[in-house]
Amino acid sequence: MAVELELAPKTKRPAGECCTEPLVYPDINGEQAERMAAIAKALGDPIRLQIVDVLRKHAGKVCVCELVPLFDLSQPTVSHHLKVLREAGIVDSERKGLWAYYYVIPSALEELGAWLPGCCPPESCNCDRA
Amino acid sequence: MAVELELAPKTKRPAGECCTEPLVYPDINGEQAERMAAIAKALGDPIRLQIVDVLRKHAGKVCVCELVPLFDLSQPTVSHHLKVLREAGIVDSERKGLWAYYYVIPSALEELGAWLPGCCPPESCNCDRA
DNA sequence: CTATTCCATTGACAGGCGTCTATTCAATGG
DNA sequence: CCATTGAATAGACGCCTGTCAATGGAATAG
Repeated sequence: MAVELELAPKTKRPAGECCTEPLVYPDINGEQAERMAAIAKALGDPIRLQIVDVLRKHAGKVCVCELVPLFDLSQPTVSHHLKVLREAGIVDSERKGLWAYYYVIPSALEELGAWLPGCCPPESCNCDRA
Repeated sequence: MAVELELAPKTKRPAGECCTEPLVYPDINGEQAERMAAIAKALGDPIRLQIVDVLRKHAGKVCVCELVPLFDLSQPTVSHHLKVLREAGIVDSERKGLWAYYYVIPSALEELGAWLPGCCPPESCNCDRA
C-alpha cells in the first residue's frame, strides 16, 4: 500500500495553470465507461442486487412468483426491477405458459468484474489484471 | 453452462399458490446488499467510473486540478462527483496547501469485486468463489 | 493587507428513480 | 365462452441526481 508515486512536483507555483500539462489520463475509454457504469447502475439497488444473487445461485431459471415473496414489495415493483435488469442486459426471461423464468446472462457481469479488484488476492490468481 | 437445474416441478396447477413454499433464498443478507449496492450506485456513472479508474492507475495521489480538464464538465460538477465517491467510502482526499489530492481506498471495492464473477476464468484462480 | 488561486458549497432546475394502485394482457381450466 | 391466474404496463407521487452559475473559504504571493 501507499505507493507514493507523487505524479508531479506541483509544489512550486500556485500561480499560473496548476498543471501545465495533464499527467494522467483515463485508461478506459468512454464507451467502456458507459457500459460498465450502466451495469453498475443497474446493480446499484439492494433489491436488484439480491435478485441477481438469487438468480445466479440457481443457475437454472427462477419463476417470478418465487421472487416476489422474497422481498417486501408489490409484484409490479419486482417486475419493474426485473425490467431494469433486463434492459441493462444482465438478465433475460423465458415464458413457459403462465410463468416467467428469469436467469442471469453470465457474460453481462464480466467486464465490470474484471475491472474491479479483489475477486481474490493477486497471488492466487494467474490473470493479468493490474 | 446451461445447468438446467429445474428448481421446481411447477408445471402442475396454475390455480392456487404458484409456489407453495419458497424454494430459493437470497444468499447475501440485507446489510451486505445495502453495502454493495451503495458502492455499485456510486460507480453507476461514467464520469465517476473514469475518475476511479484514473485514481487507481496512479496509486499515489491525484490533484483535482488534473481531474477537471479530463472531463468536459465544470469544476463544481467534478467536485460533486468526488463528494459522492467520498461519501460512498470509495475515495478519500488529503489537502496539501492549496491542492487536494484524491486516492482510492483499496478495500472499498473488494466486497463487490468478490461478489462479481469474471475477474479471471475460474480455472486460473484458487479463490473459493462459486 | 490585498489579490489570486484552488476547491468546496449553495441554490436552482430538469430529468430520472422507486414505489404504489389500478389496469391490461396472455394463457389456462372448466 | 367465461372466469381465473401470473406477469407486465400505465399513471401518479415524492424524492434523488447530474449539471451549472454564483458564491464562499482557505492558503499563498507580492
